[in-house]
Amino acid sequence: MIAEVIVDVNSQELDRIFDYKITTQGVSCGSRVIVPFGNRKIEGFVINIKENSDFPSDKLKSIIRIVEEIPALTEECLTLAKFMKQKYHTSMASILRLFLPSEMRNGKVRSKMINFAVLNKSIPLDVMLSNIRKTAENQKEILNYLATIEKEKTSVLGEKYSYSALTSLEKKGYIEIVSERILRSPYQKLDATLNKVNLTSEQKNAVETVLNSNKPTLIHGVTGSGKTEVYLRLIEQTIKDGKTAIMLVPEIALTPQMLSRLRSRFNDDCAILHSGLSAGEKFDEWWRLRSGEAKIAIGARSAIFAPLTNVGIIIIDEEHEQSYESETNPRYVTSDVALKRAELSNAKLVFGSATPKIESYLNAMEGKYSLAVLKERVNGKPLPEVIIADMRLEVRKGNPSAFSSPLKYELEETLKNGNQAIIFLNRRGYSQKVICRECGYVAKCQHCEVSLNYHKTDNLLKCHYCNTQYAMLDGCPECGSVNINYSGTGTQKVVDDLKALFPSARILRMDNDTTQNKEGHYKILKEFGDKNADILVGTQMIAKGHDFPNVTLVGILDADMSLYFSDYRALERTFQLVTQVAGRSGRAGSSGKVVLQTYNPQNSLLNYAIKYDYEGFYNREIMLRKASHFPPYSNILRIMVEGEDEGKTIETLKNVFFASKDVYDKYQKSFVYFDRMKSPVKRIKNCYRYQVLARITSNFEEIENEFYEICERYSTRQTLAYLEVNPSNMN
DNA sequence: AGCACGCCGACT
DNA sequence: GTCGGCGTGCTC
Repeated sequence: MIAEVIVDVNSQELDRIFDYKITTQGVSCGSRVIVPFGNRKIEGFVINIKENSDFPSDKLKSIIRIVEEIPALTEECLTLAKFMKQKYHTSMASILRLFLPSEMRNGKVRSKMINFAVLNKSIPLDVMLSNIRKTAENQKEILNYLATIEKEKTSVLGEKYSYSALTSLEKKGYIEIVSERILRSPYQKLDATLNKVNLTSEQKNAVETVLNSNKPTLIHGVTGSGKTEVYLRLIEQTIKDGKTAIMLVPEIALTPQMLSRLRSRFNDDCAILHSGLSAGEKFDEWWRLRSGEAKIAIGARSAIFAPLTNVGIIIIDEEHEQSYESETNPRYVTSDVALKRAELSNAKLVFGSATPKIESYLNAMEGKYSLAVLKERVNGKPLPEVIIADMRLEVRKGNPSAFSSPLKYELEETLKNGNQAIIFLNRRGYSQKVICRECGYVAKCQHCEVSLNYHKTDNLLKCHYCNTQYAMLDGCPECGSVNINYSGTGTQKVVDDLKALFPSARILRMDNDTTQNKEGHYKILKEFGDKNADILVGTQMIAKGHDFPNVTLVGILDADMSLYFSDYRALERTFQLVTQVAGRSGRAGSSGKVVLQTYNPQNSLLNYAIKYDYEGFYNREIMLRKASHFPPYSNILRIMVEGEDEGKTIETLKNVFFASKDVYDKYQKSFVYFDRMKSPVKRIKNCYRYQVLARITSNFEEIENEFYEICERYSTRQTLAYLEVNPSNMN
């Protein structure tokens, strides 16, 4: 027999099937195997088994051994992988890697085995006892003890009696030492079991909609409307029906509270796939799912690849989150994969959000998805009042600070009443730029074409693209002037300014810099939740998850910031952000307030946001997208060309451009835009970046495939060309 | 991707 | 004379 093997090496050139003879037992479809490859031995995946090979049989080599007894990949996984290969044109090896915890590759982690002693039941106990010398008390006691229980760890017996007694008993054949896989459990002890709450009629209706629908369902529920409870009911029902479930949440929402909530409802039935687990824990959780021991997989986007069979439901919570789109190598979109996986196993698919993606809502409007709406907050509290602060007025009044007078006033009130406030600013560091006032010099990164951000806390200049750190300037390196200006406020400066304004307030900061260590997020959120601080200043990451009952004020310092990005999704993102951040205020206690600072108070987007009018926003946005030929009424294709050598990169860009120009000529009517240029960030991590950008309204698949082929054809060892479809990051 | 093979410069 | 630079080619 012959096995078709994909070698676990991520390279365009090796992205094909290699045939190997099967001469060992246990090789089946989906098995991971060790194979001889050139003059080395590497891991591979068996993706098919056949009778004969077209490859000359004298050159065929044999599989050395299998890695695990049970095939790591199921039939369904392989089908899903083949679908992704087709759709995303990436190497099969890089796709298959998604299906296992990375730590499992190259034998880095194995099952943790523990030895147990078991009594040999074929010999009567009294026979054994009588055959043991009188003086060997330990051996007798071990036998007597084992007779009362099924098995015991050798480590326990060895400690209590003696290891030599154990070995002599084993030699006599009276006991057997067996190895068993034991699990490294990532769970802390369980919280008290949560009482099931009664569902509101809206929640009941949402559950019914999902169960009765043969299409995916979009649950559009305002913040605090109890979507999670709906998910839990759905999972419960699925398990009752003898099926399994996958629940995806944004990485940031995988908090201990969230997990204990699931654990208290489903106990050992659920397994957590989470980057915060240790390698061993991840491995064990994965195997619990693979072996059928656990039936519910919960995790960030990669949990869509959970090794489950018979999946009955897939839930994608906060479906609008950008983290559901992979930004590296296999650039998959989680919803694409989920749709396929749901189709393969005939599972229900649920998307949930307070601010659905425009594309998703359009699908619901067009009847491709069912729609369930949750309008009421479970606690009955109204959404917070939004106050718009006109920053142009502040400037005119001569207020140069980052805080408008309404925000200052509300902050004072909040602190006076002993409540908490959240201040949101989507920019970390102290200042965004360091500029010489004399000659205009701007400090830039040596490896990237971007200006450096000043971080006052460690008095360093940092590149936010490659993380290189530089010593702070003593003076301008160009003209020697010491007259240095900081422009663009970041979270660190906000904290400083707040300290000056409210000297007695306790302030916490949460951004990429303060959450570097493991569980950093959780620690800060817990600090704040425990009322050990009055004000929390942070970026994006404070916008989601977490209920802080004592927060009565949310300040959004610069609601315009993301409005001016050249990205077609900027408006949508801003709307989502404002809504999410505002949702942090007044969740349980007294109704809250939101102060939204803007230089564009008349902007219609903000007016929808302050009224929490998603439909209004959607109707306007979808009209704009249609009129201007942007997704979902077109697709944006971007071919990125990257390389360290600028000349060679431009050379490859030229090849790519002329080849795609032929495609453009062929399908001219489908294109609403086509050009080549430098990327907005011209260089990142020493790589020059050029691009071909196109927007097309028809013949999408044909053009996409031709573009993929162009990338493959013109990529070289020094210059990489790859295609992005509707990229969410246009740097 | 790795690793061997192979062909030219500069060095104990 | 040799050591080692990295261009080229191959892996069932």
